[in-house]
Order: sequence, then C-alpha cells, then structure tokens
Amino acid sequence: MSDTRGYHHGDLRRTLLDAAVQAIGESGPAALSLRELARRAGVSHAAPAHHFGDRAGLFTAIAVQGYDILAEALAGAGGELLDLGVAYVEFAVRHRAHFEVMFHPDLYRADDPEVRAARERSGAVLRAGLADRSARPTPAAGTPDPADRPGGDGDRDGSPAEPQGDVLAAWSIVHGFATLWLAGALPAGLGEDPGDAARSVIRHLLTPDAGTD
Amino acid sequence: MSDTRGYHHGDLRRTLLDAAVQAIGESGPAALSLRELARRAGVSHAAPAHHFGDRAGLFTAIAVQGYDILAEALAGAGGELLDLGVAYVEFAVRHRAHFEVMFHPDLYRADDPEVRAARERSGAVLRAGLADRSARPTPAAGTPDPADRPGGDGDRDGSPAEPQGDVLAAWSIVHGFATLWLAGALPAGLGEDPGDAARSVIRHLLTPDAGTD
DNA sequence: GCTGCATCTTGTCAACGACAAGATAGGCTG
DNA sequence: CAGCCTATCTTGTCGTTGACAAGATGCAGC
Repeated sequence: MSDTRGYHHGDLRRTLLDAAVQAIGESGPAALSLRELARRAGVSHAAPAHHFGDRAGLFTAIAVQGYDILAEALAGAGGELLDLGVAYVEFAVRHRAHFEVMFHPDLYRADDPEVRAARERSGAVLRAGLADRSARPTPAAGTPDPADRPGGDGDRDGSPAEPQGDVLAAWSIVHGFATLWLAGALPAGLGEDPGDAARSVIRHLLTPDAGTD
Repeated sequence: MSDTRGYHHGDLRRTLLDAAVQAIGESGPAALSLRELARRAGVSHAAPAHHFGDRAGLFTAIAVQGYDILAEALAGAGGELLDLGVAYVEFAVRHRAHFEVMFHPDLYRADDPEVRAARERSGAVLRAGLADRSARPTPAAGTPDPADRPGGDGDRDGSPAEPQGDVLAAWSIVHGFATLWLAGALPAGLGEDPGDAARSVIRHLLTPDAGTD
C-alpha cells in the first residue's frame, strides 16, 4: 500500500493524512508545514493543496477522522460512565494528534459539514452508550452532546437537549485530565498508563468518598 | 504610558506584550506574527526580536505573566476548593490568551528559569490556599503542584509530594471545563457567566448528589 | 484512439522568522 | 562639559512557508 509509483501516487490523500498525523504527534500542530509534509510523502510542494485546499483543509480532514475514531472508541467502551471516561482519555493519548486538532477550532473549519456530521456521529454514540445506564447508584444520565458550539457562538437548533450537569462534569474531568496529561502538566508518580490514572481520578466524581487509591 | 516618541520607545516591551496578548485573544497564538505585532506597536519588524529573542521567547514571557496573574487570582479566592476552582475558570476565560499559551508547552520554553519560578509561585499560592481547609466534610487536602513536567518527561526531584487524588480530580474538572468553554465545545444554555456555570459543575465533584440545577 | 478530467508538477509572489550590521540616544565616567 | 558606552531600535537580507496560477501526466470512459 501507499507505493509511490511515478506520477499518480494512488493513495496520496491517505498517505498525506497519515504523515500529517505522525508529524503532529511529534511536534504539535503548529509546527506542521505543508511543504515538509509533501517532502515526507515524496511529492511536490503543491500536492497537498490539491487534496485539502489549504492548511485549514488538512486540519479539517484530520478533525473529521478524529471524531470518527472517537466514536469507534466510545462505542467499544460499554455504557458505564467510568469506562466511557477511560476510553475518552485513552483516545486522547493514543490519538494525540487528532485530539489536539479537534479541540483547536482556530486550526480548522469547525463548521464544515463533514465535521458537523462526524461530531454528530460521535455524539450519537455517546448518547447511545449512556442510555444503557438507566437506574444506577450514580446520578442519572442525560443527553450529552460533545462540541456543538464550534466557533464560540452558533446557537443550538433550539432543541431542549441541555445536557445534565453530571454528564458535563464527567466530560470536563476526563477532558481536563487528558489535556493536562498531554501538556505534560501533571506531576510524575501517576504511572505510565493514562487509562489507569484516569480511572482513579474519575472515581472521585462518581463515588462520594474515593479513597486515596 | 506607551507613548511612541522617536527612537527610544520608553516601554516597548510592555507595549509589545500587551499587543501580543490582545492579538492572541482575537485570533489565537498560532496566528500571531512578530511582524504584525511590530506593526501594531508602530516599530520596525525586528524590534520584538530584541526584547524576546525569538517567537518562543515572546510566548515564554506571556507564560510567565500568566502564571503570575493566576497566582494573584488564586490568592484572592480563599481556601475553599469550590472557590479556587471558580477562580481558576474565571482566570482562564478572562485571560484567555495567557491560559492558552501556558498550557501549550510547544509554543514556549517551559523549562525556562523564569517560567519555573512563576509556576512555582502559583503552585505555592494554591498550596497555601488549600492548607486552609483542614477538616472538612469533603475529602482532605494534599499538596498539589500545577504543571511540573513541562516537556512530557523530566522527573520530579524525587520529593514525595504526589498530589492527592481529589486535588487532581478538582484540577482536572476545572481545567477541562475551562478548556471546553474556550474551545466553544460546550453546548449552549449554560448562560453567559463561566464562573456560575463552573460552580454548578464543580459541585458535582464535591457533593455526592448535586441536583440538576 | 481520442477526449475529458482528476491528479500532480513547476513557477511565482508576498509574508514570515531569524540573523547581521548599523544608527540613535540616554546615561556614566572622567 | 566631553567622550564613550551600552541598551534600544532600524535597515537589509536569506531561507522557508502558504497560496495561487498554469502546465504536464495518465487513467477512464466513449
């Protein structure tokens, strides 16, 4: 796959996306250059522009891919709020590049139809997962909706789906933990596995007295 | 202040910092150009380089300033974990530019001595604030330490100051809420005041059954 | 086998970050 | 007061980048 035969590459778009994700994972989104990307893929400097239009277009494609991967990860996590949270953190760490792009709306076109659709897919998966946990010792579920105000404004479509406070709290805690972990801001001593560390942190939200594990 | 008399500006460094913070607040850190910054300040295109060395130096100065502002904000919040959290979120929203820079270590030199010192100052203020709440209905305090692993590695100095899990959970939830708010990822319907919204979210962590206010 | 079109290339331009070298001015020493 | 000294700011330049335009290539369908 991704053999670079003469003129027509065959699957250049995929190759560029993979190389971009790898480069972002190494040096962050800001350091990504379209020309360096083309160099990595062994094509001319203007080839990426054809597939993605411009830099923002490339990040838009990565964001779409990221929301799809997130949906898949959440779908495989079951309906427990704890497991969903751990899956969220593990997604962020395993797919660091996607995660960083997804939550930097200034990098891409967050109102792009494909982005909206992918975001809606992942939101639907999350809602479906949470619907499982109906009556639990932990507070009841609502209908969450990750990332629906891309530009900072842009009102909802008037639907009464204001997420329950506990889901918002859960989203905040896993998103914050993942972000701090990726930023290297967390103190050492949490171990190497972000999933395990996240599990013990999330427990503080779910149970009133989570001991100092 | 900041009068632009002939050759020597008088307080160009301060002027540049202010202009940079404003520009970042408008368009994000990635869009900040040293030359555009110089243009805003009415100086030549190489003037910023003298004061900050390079682009990373500018962001380093902003990060230092940000940690100092955060320390001040936390100092004025009292020792309640809830109030500290609200202050954290309000800092992030009011000083969005500083906050965004601070938690993007790839933008600046996170191991710079001045940064380490400023970070230590804000950590000390937080520790002092938390020391107040000794015996409470909520779990006991530990010794937190915001952002002590800048580059992703860099082990602690072997001190046994592993933060308590509940403080980590608190930090995660406020940091996550602030980040999601700034990213425009939160659904509408939370109102206009991030402090109030944060307060109700944080309550879910502190009390076992926080109603759906 | 010819044409249409997506794919990729070459060429170019303005803007940028970084660096070097020079100009200016305020302060300090004598 | 004279001379220098140094921080501050300017001008000039180089390599790189993103974006655009125009052309080359080759696959796919008629």
